[in-house]
Amino acid sequence: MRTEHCERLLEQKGLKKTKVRMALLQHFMNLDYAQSYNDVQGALVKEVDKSTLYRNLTSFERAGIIHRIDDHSGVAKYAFGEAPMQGNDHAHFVCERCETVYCIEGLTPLQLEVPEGFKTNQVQTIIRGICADC
Amino acid sequence: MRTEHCERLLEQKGLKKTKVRMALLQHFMNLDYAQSYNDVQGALVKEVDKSTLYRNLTSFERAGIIHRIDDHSGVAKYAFGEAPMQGNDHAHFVCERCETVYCIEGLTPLQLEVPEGFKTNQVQTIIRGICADC
DNA sequence: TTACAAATGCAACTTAGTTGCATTTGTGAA
DNA sequence: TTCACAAATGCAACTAAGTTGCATTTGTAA
Repeated sequence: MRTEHCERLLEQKGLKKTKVRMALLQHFMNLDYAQSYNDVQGALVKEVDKSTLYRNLTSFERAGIIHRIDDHSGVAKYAFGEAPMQGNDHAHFVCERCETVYCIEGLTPLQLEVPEGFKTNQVQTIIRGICADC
Repeated sequence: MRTEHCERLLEQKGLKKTKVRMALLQHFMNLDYAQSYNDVQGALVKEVDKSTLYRNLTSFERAGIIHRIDDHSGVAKYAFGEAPMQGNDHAHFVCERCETVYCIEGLTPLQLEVPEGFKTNQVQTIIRGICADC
């Protein structure tokens, strides 16, 4: 079922069904927190080439399967699901103890005042603190 | 006057008064937007060594003279003044046209709900949009 | 004015990510 | 089924940001 779900998703997004992509997709679907290149590489059964993996992360991101998160750690992380956008209330929570990055949904929209002449398109929020597991 | 101001600030923070630091400090004091390593290097009259510049950016940051901003561009930027902290309402505005990063002060504190068991320590906000100059 | 810690400059290194190119693989049509 | 072609993969080489070790220089306080 899970495998078929992945296949359908790839097809639907116009991406070829390859071994790497299937493994990658299954990996992301099983997690509710964000993963760096290294996390993903380490989790895959078979080592996959660096450029291939990076290229697939980018393809998945463009297809809206995963979204990139910058948690200020210096390395990009990715999590399953569409990117937070205007009107899409979504923030990221970074645990200061275990470094895990979670997507937080359903926040009340932010009301931020910006100076005269500035126009807000999007608000990105990173919350730092301690997660439920720590 | 400006020079004396810089000298006083360095002394007050327990940092030796060197040519590089004076130039760096004057540069930051004259700007109301953030600067990357490359921006700073390009603005200095005399090229200064990479490691020296990075080390000084770090010292200034530790001393609270400047603060580091991650605008998700992949390179760290620094702006004059203390870092935003808990209770210090301060966000960063990134212009999507000119890429300039501004510090926005005096925002109303954010009320964010996090899931059960999560504890918020700090909220970092990046606002994307179009700045007054664009 | 000198002594010492701290700052600088240089070179070498690290880490994340990218690019060009040859080879392989998936898919759709014959 | 197999063929054909685009797209995906793997490899190697590269880039860019930032760091580190170490020898030399400089600022400061005695």
